[in-house]
Amino acid sequence: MGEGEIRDVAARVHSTAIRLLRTLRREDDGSGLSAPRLSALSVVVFGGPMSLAQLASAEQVKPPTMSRIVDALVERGLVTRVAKPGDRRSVEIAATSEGIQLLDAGRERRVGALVSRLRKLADSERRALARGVEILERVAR
Amino acid sequence: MGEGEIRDVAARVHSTAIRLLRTLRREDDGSGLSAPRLSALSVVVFGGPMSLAQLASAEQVKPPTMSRIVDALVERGLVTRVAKPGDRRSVEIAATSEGIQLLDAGRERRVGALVSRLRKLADSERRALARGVEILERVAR
DNA sequence: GCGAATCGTTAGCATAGCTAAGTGTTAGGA
DNA sequence: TCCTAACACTTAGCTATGCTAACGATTCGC
Repeated sequence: MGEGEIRDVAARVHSTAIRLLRTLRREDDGSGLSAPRLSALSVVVFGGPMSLAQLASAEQVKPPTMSRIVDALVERGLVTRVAKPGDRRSVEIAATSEGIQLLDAGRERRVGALVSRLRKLADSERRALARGVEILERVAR
Repeated sequence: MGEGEIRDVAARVHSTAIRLLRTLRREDDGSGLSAPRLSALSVVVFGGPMSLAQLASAEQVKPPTMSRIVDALVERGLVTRVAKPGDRRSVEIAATSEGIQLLDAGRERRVGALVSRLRKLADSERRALARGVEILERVAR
C-alpha cells in the first residue's frame, strides 16, 4: 500500500470517528451530567481508582480544572475522594456504585444506538467491521 | 452473528473511537484555537457556507453559544459573517482562505500522527482496516 | 531535622454552555 | 394595506470549564 493510500485510510478513519461520536453524543442528554463530568466519570469507572493528577492527565486537563469537576461528582455521590494512606498529599478518586450505575446506563444508550445501526448491516459486513476495529484498537493504544 | 456479538462489536467500536480521538486531540495544541472554535471552523470548512442555526445544530449547541464562537472566529479573520441576500434575518457564515489554511494545517498534524501509526501495521491489516472504515462510514452517516 | 520537590486546592481570569428577553425581518391574514 | 405572529439572530446574565499563579500540606533527600 503506497503512502498516498495510507494517508487516505488515515483521513477516513479520522473523519469517520469524529462523525460517529458526534452522532452518539446525542444520547448523553438524559444523563443529567455535562460532557466533561461524564467523561471524567467514565475514566474512573473503567480505569479504576486513581489520583487527581492521573485523572487530569487522562482527560488532558490541568489539575485545578479536574479538582472542580471531582467536586461536582463527589457532591452528587458518584465518586469518592479520600486521602491516600501511604502518601497523604495524594487523593484516591474512586467511583461509587451509583456512579457506575449512572455511567453504565449512559453507555447502554450509546452502545444501543450503535447496535441498532449495526443490525442493518449484512453479516459479512459486521465481520469485516469487527476485524477492522480489532486492528484499530491496537493503533489507538 | 448473534445479538451478543453485535453488542460486543458496537461496544468496541465505541470505546476505540473515543480512545483514538483522545490520542489525536493532543495534536491540536499548536492550532492556537480552543476545541469548540476549532470544531466549529472545521464544520464550516468541510460543510461549506451555512447559517448560524445550521452551524449551531451541527455542533449540538444553542444559537447564542455559537454566535459568540463565530464572533471570535470573525475577529481572527477565519470566517466571514454576512447577511443572507434573500432573507436578511439570516446570516451566511463562510470560511476565509486563512481559516481553511489553519484548519488544514491542524488536520495534517492529526492525520499525520495517525499515518505514522498505520505505517507500523502489516499491509494486510491496513487493507482490513480500510474495509472496516468503509463500512463504518455508512454506519456513521 | 530542613530545604526542596510534589500534590492538591484556592484565587482570579477568559471561554463556553444555558435560558430569557430584545431587535430586526419576513410572512400571512383581516 | 397593515398589523400581528413567527423567525433568525443577538444581548444579558447566569453557571461550568479551561487556564496560570500562588498557597498550604506532605514527603523526600541530604
